[in-house]
Amino acid sequence: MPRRTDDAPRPSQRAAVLKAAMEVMAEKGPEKTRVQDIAARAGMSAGHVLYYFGKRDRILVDTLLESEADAGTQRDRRVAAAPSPLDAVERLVRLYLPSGSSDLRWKLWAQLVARPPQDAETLAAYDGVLDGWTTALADAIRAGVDDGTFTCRDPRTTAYRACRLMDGYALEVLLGAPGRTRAWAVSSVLEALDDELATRP
Amino acid sequence: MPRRTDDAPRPSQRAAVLKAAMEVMAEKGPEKTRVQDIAARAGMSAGHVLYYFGKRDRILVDTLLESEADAGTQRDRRVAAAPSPLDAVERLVRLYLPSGSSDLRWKLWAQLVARPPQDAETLAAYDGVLDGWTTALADAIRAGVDDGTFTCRDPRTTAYRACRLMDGYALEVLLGAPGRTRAWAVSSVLEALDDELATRP
DNA sequence: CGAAATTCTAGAACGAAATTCTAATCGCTC
DNA sequence: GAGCGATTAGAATTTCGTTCTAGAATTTCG
Repeated sequence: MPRRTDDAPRPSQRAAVLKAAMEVMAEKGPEKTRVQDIAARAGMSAGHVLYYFGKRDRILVDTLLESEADAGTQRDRRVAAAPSPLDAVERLVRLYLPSGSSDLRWKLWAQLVARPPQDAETLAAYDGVLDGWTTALADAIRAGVDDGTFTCRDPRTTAYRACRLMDGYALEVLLGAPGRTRAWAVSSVLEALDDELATRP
Repeated sequence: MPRRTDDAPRPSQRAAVLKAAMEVMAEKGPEKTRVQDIAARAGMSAGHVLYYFGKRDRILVDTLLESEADAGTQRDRRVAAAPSPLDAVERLVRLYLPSGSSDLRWKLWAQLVARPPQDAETLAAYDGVLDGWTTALADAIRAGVDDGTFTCRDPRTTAYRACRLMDGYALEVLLGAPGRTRAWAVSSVLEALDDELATRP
């Protein structure tokens, strides 16, 4: 019984499973989603889903990566269409932060931080995702500096820190304490960035 | 069969379980720790452990709270002994950040963010813990401002943001990508705080 | 003091889920 | 059209958390 580990001959069945996984997880949350649920949604058996992915965790990782790829595309599109660097930064913040305490992308991150896969390949993929956001934000900041809108000595570092700051706020939103809403996080982060980047007399 | 939900008549058996839990979890990580393991360490049956805690998640929460209580005590002691505000801040950063990718306190947080208990009591406890750190850091910053060491308009806000920034760095350390070590996190955060607080001509 | 109620405790039983195994079935190639 | 690897469903296995059962210990209070 061949159990595939590489993904060379993947017949897009894989993609179908991922789609199903994304749907179900969006509905009931990744932590409550059983392999069975995904299989049912994709119209196949649970054993068969595992035939493709090997273990449940792999489905989570791949779903996160897919979900981040989507988010990245959206991000690049929306940022490119921003009328100003200030707008671009604002859009980035809004796109980065979770939509609420049950945001799929962030809940997936939470799952994977709780049970981190240690293989180099996955870690590298994570790194790429994170880097995409940092770079996008750094570019926007740089544009604002050239523009005169912002003041910033080292856009890359500032962007990296801003992403970490957003991670922290995202955590709070995920935790779901009263008052720690998306709106609160967005405005807190924007305020912090304003303090950091504002050109003051 | 009475199943206790309140904790009024807890005969310190509870404390013994928590101690066992902390030990085992420190050894193999909270996510790999079975109720059975904790019971074995505490010299009792698995069913009996659940008799006290109701569900495994509760053990995690209580272990985290215990672990944070310890950390809080340590924190207040070490900060009180700091020779200067600058030192106090530095100590706080070192104490807050994870000791590595398998830091128990942080791994417990990761577990609980992945599967957040929604009862108000637990959320309130979390809030208290977080507030302890923010307050400690704010106090240190304030002392530094009075001192002339730091410049800061709003110490409380700065402290809060610094905690969120540290959360973000902590996440990276937990994820365990190469290079994202505790040492890296500590120096990155200290640098960020220096940029934020430094009194410049 | 002693009986009734309550609390503890171990261990078996149960249930839910992931993972693995078994046996077909399909879609090719030669 | 026989053969062979890739797919597939579904059953069996395993691992755990949780619940249940039956006593033992302890406390309460008449």
